[in-house]
Formats: sequence, C-alpha cells, structure tokens
Amino acid sequence: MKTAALEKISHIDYFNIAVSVDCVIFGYECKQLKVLLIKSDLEEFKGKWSLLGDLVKPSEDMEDAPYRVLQDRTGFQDVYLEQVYTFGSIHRHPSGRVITTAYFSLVDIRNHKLDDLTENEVHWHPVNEVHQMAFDHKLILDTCLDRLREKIMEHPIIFNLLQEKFSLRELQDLYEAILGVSLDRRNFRKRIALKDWLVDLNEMEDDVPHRPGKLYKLKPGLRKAYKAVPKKIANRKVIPV
Amino acid sequence: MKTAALEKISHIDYFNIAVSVDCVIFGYECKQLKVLLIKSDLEEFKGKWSLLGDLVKPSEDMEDAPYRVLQDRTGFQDVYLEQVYTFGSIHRHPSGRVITTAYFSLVDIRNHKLDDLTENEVHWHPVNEVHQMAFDHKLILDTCLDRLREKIMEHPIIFNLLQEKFSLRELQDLYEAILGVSLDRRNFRKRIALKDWLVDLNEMEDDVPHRPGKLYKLKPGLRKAYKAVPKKIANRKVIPV
DNA sequence: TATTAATGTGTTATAAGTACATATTGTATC
DNA sequence: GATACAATATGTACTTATAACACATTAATA
Repeated sequence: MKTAALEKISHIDYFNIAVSVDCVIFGYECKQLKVLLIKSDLEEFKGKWSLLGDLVKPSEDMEDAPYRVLQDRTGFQDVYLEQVYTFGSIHRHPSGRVITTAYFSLVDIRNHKLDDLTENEVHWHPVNEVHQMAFDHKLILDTCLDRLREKIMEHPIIFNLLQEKFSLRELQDLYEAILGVSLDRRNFRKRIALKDWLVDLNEMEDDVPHRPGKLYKLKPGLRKAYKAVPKKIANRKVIPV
Repeated sequence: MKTAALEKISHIDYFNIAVSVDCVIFGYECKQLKVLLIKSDLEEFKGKWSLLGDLVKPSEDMEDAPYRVLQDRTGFQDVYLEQVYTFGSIHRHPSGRVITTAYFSLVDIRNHKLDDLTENEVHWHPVNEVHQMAFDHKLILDTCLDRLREKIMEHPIIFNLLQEKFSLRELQDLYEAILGVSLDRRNFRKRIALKDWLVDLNEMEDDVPHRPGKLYKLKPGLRKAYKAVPKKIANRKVIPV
C-alpha cells in the first residue's frame, strides 16, 4: 500500500498529530437552545464541561466518527450532523498534539432521551449559560452556534430540533431562542409561508392552556438526517447579482 | 506534558492518521478563473494534476500550514486564505491514512509571479478546464469553488484577485467568470454601489482600445490578507426574520 | 357572561431586485 | 475631419421582498 513517497519520511514524522472529532449537540427544551456536555475527564480541566468527542479510528471515515460518538455516548441515531470547522492550534490539547474537527448536531430532546445507565455525567445545558469550558471548546461551541444561526435562515434544518407536529408559535419560539432576538409574529409567518417548507395538518394543539394553534409538519422529504458529506456543500445555490 | 488519559492508549493508537492541508489557490487572468496546480508526484496519479499541500508539522498551528505551503511552493505572501472543509475518507490517499483540510486562497496573478527557479511543474489552469485530478482533489476544488461563489456575494474578498485599481467592467467580468453566469451591467453596478465597498479614484483606464472606464479601488481597510481564524467565522452577521 | 391571552390575518410604506432604453465618449475607419 | 462603432455611464418602470403596524377570532378562565 505504501509508496516511495511515503517511505521517504519516517513514521514519527508522518503520524505526528492525533485527529479527533467533537460534537456540538444542540437540543431545544423549555424555550431554550441547549447543548449536550460532559464533565471533562482531564485533571487540567477538572470541573469544566466539554464537548463529546473521540479520536478518529484508523479504519473509519472521518465523517462516520461523529455518528459513532453520538451513537456510543448517547444512543442517538439518525441525527442531523454537519461539519463546521477544524481546529488545530498547537497547544489546544494539554495531552499532546490533537487537531479536532467540529460537527454540530440537531436532536429532538423529547424523542432522544439520554440513557442514564451509560453515562450520567452527560447533561443538557442552556447555551446561554455556558461560559467556561475545557480545551478550546467554548470557541468551538461559538463557531458552531454561529454556523447554525446562518444555516437556519435558508435551510430547513431547524425542524430536527422539534417534534414531528408543531405550531407556528413553537417554531417562532425556537427561531428566537437560537437567534437571540424577538421576531414579529406576522412577518415571521409570512416569511415561513414563503419558504414553502410546511404542510398544514388540519389538526390543533390539545395540550396548551389557551387557544390552541394549528399544527404543521415539515414537508415530506425535507426532514432528513443529512449526511455531512461535501456534496451537500457543493450543491448550495448561488444567487446571481 | 502527557497525562494519565493519554498514557492509557499507545502511540500507535493515538497517532494513527496523518494530517495535511491542501490549498486551492485561485487566480484571475484573461477573463478566466484559474487555479494553481502541480503534477502529482505519486506513481498512482502519474500525469494527473494535484493541489499544493503538505503535512502539518508537529510544531505548527494548523492554520499556519497553508501559509507555509504557499510561501514555500510559490513565494506568495500576504494572501487571502480561508479554511473550507476537512476531507477524511479512509482511502482518499493511496499512501496511507491521511486526512486533509482544504483552504482556498485568492491571489492577484499579475502581482504574484511564479518563481520559475523553484518549481516549474506549477501551472495556472482555467478552473473550467480542470476535470480529472489526483486523489479527491477534484472534489476539494469543487467544494472550494462553491464556497468562493457563496462568499463573494456578501463579502468583499473578490478584490484579492484584482490589482489595486480596476474598472467596474473588470470587476463584473471577474464576477461572471467565478459565478459562470452573465450579469446585467446596470443592475450589477447598482448592487455594487449599494455594498459601498469602493472608492472612486477619479482616474481613467489608459490601456484599453476603447472608451476608458473610471477606476476604483477597494475602500481602505477592507482588502486584507485575512487570517483563517475561527473568529472571522464567528463574527458573521445574522439577518433576523 | 365578561375577561383575558393567545391565535390568525390584513394593510401600508419602504427597500431591494429585475427588466429594459437611451445618452455619452473615445477609438478606429473611411 | 466626418462617420460608424463599441464600450461606458446613467435612468425608469415594474415586481418582489422586508418592515412596521392594527384588528378580528377563539378557547380557557374567572
């Protein structure tokens, strides 16, 4: 398998950096955007929270690694995942040279209950209340949050955070939680209507202490556990001048 | 430096993947978007073109590596660089397990002459005419081209491909070359005017075989050799609904 | 039955985007 | 030197999107 080009350099020169993935797992609950964190297991960051991550295995496609991490550490399957950025400062990891590729994930908390048996150090945190983190994970979180904010404006990914049926008020609350702004209800509805993402279910909420709203779901085919493959990136639309 | 957590796993488990960067270096010449390529030095890809890249050094920040590659292989300095995506399929490199982080770069060809002495296997190619490439480099090129197309619509980075002084016709030609579409001249000018990126130099072209157009330059402070740091990403604007 | 708090839908004004026409200026040609 | 030419430069009408804002409707509650 190896070629002359590789033989020229020694193993120590070649394999000198460890490669990991870190998952910024977003959820939505109680009108708050949340992120799934775990207590750091490193002495240097005792008491600090960190993202769920792991080294990429030699026999594993990079893009499969975050799915494995989610599956193994939370039991979640079929989640939305998207690669965001790769962080590679020399001293970002105290244990050695590790570069990490950050992915963000969107899960519906109510349909993805944490398995208490496996890891009880994993908890949902309101994104707004997360300040100090282990490693450079706060930077990674902020970077992913920003990508999320961009993306939800044009792509129907936000529905991965909601249950199948939802009201427009729930959807607006979610947008407001992510963007950190308050939106005009009438303009919001108009904008959503323009996007043509939703199907009117002709059903009403039945669990609210006020006038129930109409229920919608995402149009069939739009809600997917997108694979974080470059093709998706390459197919973005370009708006001509 | 090493901690208990790291000691648990062996060196071979930890450092099992090589890390490289690949640069998609865009230039503009003769009304064509071009990319700087080199003949592959691998037997497997004999005759195929590949991107300029190198392994990340153990003592080097990831984001410094593409600058080093450009400096060493082309002599270019102070170029615009932006991280795009990290590619990590198992078999993407025939010599072993290598993941690579792709950056794109924008250089003014006329002000960045290639040093013939160092490497004469490096050539500018019209992007449209590049089809087969070594490794997964065609996918990387396409991914970076797509990111470029997105980015130039809202951010004043395209000027890194032009000389300091330029006419609106030159700018429009460049947009058209990158986007692969033809644009209405009057609407284009209106849109550029709205962006408020340019300074009218009150000078005219003097090297054209027809009526000369007015010359502009980018507003001071906007043309920069942006460092490809996450901060830049994190500061993107969000448009509320 | 009246109150309240939420849902649901309009209207108008402003700004941005699109399609299209005409005048102007310097070069080249006869 | 007059004329044709080709490119620059600017303007107008139409359509669509965004933003600010007001009122009617419905179900739970007091």
